[in-house]
Amino acid sequence: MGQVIMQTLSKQQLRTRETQKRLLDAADEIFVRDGYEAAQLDQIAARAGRSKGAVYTHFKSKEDLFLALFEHRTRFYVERLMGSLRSCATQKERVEAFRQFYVELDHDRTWPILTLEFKLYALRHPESKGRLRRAFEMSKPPRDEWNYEQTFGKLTRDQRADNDLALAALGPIMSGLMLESHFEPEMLSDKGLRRLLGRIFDALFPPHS
Amino acid sequence: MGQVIMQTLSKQQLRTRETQKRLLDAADEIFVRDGYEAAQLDQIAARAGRSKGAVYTHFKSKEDLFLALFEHRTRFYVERLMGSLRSCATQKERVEAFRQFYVELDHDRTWPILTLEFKLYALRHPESKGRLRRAFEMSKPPRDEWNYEQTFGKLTRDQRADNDLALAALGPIMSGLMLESHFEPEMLSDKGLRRLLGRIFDALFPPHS
Amino acid sequence: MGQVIMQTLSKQQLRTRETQKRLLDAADEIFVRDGYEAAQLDQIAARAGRSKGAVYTHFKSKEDLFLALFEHRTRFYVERLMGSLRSCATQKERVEAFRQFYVELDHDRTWPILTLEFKLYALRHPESKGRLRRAFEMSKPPRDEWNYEQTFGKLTRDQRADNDLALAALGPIMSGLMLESHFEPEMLSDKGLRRLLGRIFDALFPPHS
Amino acid sequence: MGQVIMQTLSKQQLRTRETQKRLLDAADEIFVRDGYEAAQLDQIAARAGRSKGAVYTHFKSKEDLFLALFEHRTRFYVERLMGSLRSCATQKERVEAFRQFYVELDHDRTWPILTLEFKLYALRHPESKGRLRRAFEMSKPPRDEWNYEQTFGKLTRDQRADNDLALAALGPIMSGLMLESHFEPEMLSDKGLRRLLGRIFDALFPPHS
DNA sequence: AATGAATGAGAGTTCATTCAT
DNA sequence: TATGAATGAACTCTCATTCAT
Repeated sequence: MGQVIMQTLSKQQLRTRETQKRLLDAADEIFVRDGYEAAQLDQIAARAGRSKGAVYTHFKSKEDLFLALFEHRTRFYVERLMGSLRSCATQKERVEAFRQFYVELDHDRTWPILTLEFKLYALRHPESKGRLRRAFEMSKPPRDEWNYEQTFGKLTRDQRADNDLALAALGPIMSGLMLESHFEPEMLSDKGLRRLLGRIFDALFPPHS
Repeated sequence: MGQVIMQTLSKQQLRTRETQKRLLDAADEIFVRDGYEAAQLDQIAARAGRSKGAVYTHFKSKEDLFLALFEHRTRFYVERLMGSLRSCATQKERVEAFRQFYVELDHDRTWPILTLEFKLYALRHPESKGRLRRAFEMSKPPRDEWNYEQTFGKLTRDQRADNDLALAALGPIMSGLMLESHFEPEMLSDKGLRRLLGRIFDALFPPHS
Repeated sequence: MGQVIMQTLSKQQLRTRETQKRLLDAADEIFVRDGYEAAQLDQIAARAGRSKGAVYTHFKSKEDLFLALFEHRTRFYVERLMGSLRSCATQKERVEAFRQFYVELDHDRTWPILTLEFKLYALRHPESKGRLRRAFEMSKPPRDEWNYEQTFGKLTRDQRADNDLALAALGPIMSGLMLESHFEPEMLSDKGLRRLLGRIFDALFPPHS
Repeated sequence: MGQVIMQTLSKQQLRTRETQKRLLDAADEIFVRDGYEAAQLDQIAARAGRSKGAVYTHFKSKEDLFLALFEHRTRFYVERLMGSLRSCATQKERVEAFRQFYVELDHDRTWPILTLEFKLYALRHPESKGRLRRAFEMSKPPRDEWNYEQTFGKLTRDQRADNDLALAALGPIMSGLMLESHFEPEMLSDKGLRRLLGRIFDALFPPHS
């Protein structure tokens, strides 16, 4: 009988999870395509194969869905990067993996735009500061997860400050460039972008012995 | 009497210009503060000391006001940069002036954000492609206005390609960083930003003999 | 085993009754607090310690719950009054008991408000006239239950008409005053109300020899 | 030219007034017919021959329209009563006019119901207490407007307290009875109501020498 | 040129009701 | 019997746009 109950529960739970996943995926598409304000819950629900009302079973509001999406995606990317770093043996490999991560972001051209959208949203909605701040923190993995020294080498205090600065700058630069690439598709092609990022990366993370 | 008429007309024209200027300034503030979609014509008009209807005397629609604003500001910034370059004697001075231009953008934190807003808008409104494309072109001064060779030195074809790439990337990088600076105010302080931009600038525009 | 089954059934029946009672009590609270339209089945269920769906196991709809509540409470009050009258020996006692009944209503300030709510509902939902009419009839005990003559004395036809009129008016007057007492709490205090009701009662039911 | 301007203004103002009057009248009908919650702005606007949006040009919200309606009607009825009292010479006439006022309320069966609706609303919306309280005060004309002594005669302190109590009770009683009359149309006919009100009035306002 | 009342097409949100479990 | 995810119709409120003045 315990089984029956568990099965019952998990069928419900499965449906719940499925719906949430569909909603988040649909939200991703629509928010990126139209922007937060112009995005219509209607269309998100439709794309998820659910009704408008279903959104409200899982999220408190449009804003809540938007923020939940940000948190979800942030968690995903951070875990991906950290996982990739963990699997590296040498410092050289680690830096290379790190570099790869950014360069490969252009396969998912969605994320940098969504990031812009979130930050513009945050800028304009100080009421939600708390939750947004928490999400931003989440996107910056703590020192020990980085294995800071093993990744970037032994740094003087000044070098370390510069390194942190560069770390904070990389994502935003990526977002800016990704957006621009839509308007300069020849110049900022995949290849162009990669080349550019390479140069910037090298300038920001010079090899320290 | 001809004079009287002319005076009358020019009084009207003055008023027209005055109103347009006020509306553009107000639009700048509000569009940056709230974003295109959330910005309300009402508030723009109010801030300009006019009523909602007045907007429609001078602009065809919300979009028209937005695009006119972009064109106006673009013209302003391009002229400022070109003027500054023209007044330079040596190549060194020219590069330095160019660098100054970007570094000083952070005095007007409004423009990089507005730029982002425009590009996101453009991304999402392919209908208006024509006018937007023209505005983007306007933001890229033609070769001869740059005095290309005198500014960047004699370049090989590859170097020139890299230089053009860097030229296209600078603004977007600036926008990304400026937006981020709102969330990392200590790290991306004015000083931090300038330092960072310096390093990036040097990497993208290495001195060519 | 028959016994076991019976016990099982009656356990279910007990649960059913328990749930219905809880739902009715919760409905009473919420409908009075918020009014029919603004009352939410959600909150009624929650207050009853059940979930929204449970309401539909016991009642056909929101309206059904509302009307069932009215019927239930009407039955309760009529029985209370009739019981109280039955236990009286003399006419004087009967009139006094009758008077007490109304005066004591202000202990349960809920019922007069619910009554208003029902009548306003009835006014606005002629579709449900049939059931509502039946409920109203239920609230007017038949002549023989009143022991009319023993309660009000021997009346001429005109006096009897006046008495019936007064009988019909008492409840509504009570409701109106009870509602008002929320806005004139000092003037229409318990004491004030009782005094007022006393005067009105005496005017409407003058002692007939 | 002053004239031209005045004419211009007043044409606008005329339209404004006209619209407000239409909206208030329509609101009166619909709020009474359906109750506050069930009333639809849609239908109010339609009945006023305006669009939904027009409501919001003149009133901040549904609640605002509702409260404005209450204030407007209250002012109207109080002025009517006061005016009628002012035109009376003797005390007898004054009391008679006062009595008439209540008895005649049943010509406008709308007002007592609206009053109920307002009070139920007030009960349930303590947030709006301030404005509602002010409206209720407005409905109780100050002593000197009543010409208290000339209307009710010279009263001892106790008599005066009773008189005030009766004054506060009259409206609510009226509302209760008017609502009930919809369900007992034969008994609480116009004639029955008038007869009943007469008896209650005499009981509450006994002639003081 | 400027006003602001009016329009009207939605937008997000709510909630009674249904139904698979 | 009871749950709660899902539906979908309906509602209030918003706001770019129009137009008489």
